[in-house]
Amino acid sequence: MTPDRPLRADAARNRALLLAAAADEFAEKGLEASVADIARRAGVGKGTVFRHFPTKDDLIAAIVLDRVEVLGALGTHLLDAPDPGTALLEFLTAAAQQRQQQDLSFLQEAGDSLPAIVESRTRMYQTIHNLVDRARDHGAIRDDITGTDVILLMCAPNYVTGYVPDAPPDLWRRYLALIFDGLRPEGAHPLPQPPPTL
Amino acid sequence: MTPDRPLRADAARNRALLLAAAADEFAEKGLEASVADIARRAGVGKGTVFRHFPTKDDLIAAIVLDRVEVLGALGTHLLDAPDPGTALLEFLTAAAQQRQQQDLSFLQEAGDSLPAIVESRTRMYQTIHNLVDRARDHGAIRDDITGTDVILLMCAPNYVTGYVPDAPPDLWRRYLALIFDGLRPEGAHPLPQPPPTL
DNA sequence: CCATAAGCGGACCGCCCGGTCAACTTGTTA
DNA sequence: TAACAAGTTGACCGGGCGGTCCGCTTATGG
Repeated sequence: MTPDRPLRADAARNRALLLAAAADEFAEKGLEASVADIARRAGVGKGTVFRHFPTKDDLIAAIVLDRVEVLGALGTHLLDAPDPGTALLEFLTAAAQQRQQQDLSFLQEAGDSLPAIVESRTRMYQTIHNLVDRARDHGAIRDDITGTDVILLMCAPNYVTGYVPDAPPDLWRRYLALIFDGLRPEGAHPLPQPPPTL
Repeated sequence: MTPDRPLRADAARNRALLLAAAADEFAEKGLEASVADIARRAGVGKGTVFRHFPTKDDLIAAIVLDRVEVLGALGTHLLDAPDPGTALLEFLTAAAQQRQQQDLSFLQEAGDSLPAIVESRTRMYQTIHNLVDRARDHGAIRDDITGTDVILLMCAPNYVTGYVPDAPPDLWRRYLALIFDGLRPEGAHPLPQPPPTL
């Protein structure tokens, strides 16, 4: 599989150009950004796009894979931080920051078929579970919260600020803090539903 | 404006059929549900759709208006409830329930041009502000939370459960409870950003 | 019950999209 | 530097979309 002879120099450059242009274009126009526009933005012909990525979905998958890997690496690194509570908060902060700079959340579901993505994402999810377990053991968050809970809530701060036109760029911090307060042991009320699994 | 001669009986029936079919179709397929499919589902010709709603956006606007009105009426009613804290929670529960039954959140931005919608929505937002003020005065939620905060957080429970495949239908209640715990006075930490305005 | 206008339907239009392809250009390697 | 494979390009294709239009049907009021 993937004999992977190295790309020609110009081809490699074009591929990188394309990935960046596509990310920008998707961030600006959403899922319906057209392949033609992406090609124009990257300064290449439309045919070149399809040479590198057989379908539009493949292009999306490549972008998603990049981002998941970055986040996963950060999470792994934070597993060694001294304070488990702040480590978790830092991870959530970084995730929100990544999304604030470029909101590509609507691309997530695209890569569910590509094994490389589900694998990388699974690894990242496992890391989050570890971060959460550490924080819980340390008493930084309440007992009835699971890693899955945190995975789900992770994206909420950016989501809610999306409804504010011309929101200050750091507004998501307000809602991350608010939600994180809900995760703390103090003042916790019993939850009406069991946690889900992914 | 709108001389509004009453609709012929069959036309009124078709209009209602169309609205229901469109809501179902959008809920199933998202924004890109086609007008042709909506017409088929309602059992009418495509031309009939455009007779009632000059553009697809007008159709969307009509749906959105309906839902906003329903929610606004409920909020107004809850202003008279005895306990302000549970009144607010009940409102949030109802909003989440509406969205759980049929997620049409992606249609929201469509009606921003239609004055009737922004007016109705503004009224509903004002009601939420009143509900929140009452709850805050009563000590049910922390001092640094505004009505706008609640408006933004309102949709988060459904949003986060959207990431769970085959989620139990009441899972949103878990996250509503969790977020609501973050709004409570107990264990509140200072928030890093001022509240936004809409 | 009939005349009439309100309502209906679906073929049709132009547009834009994702994807293909064959002619052309260019990096690579011996 | 020559020869070839790798890469590029944009015209082109089929299809689906929102929206139009006009001949037909039908509810309605006198």
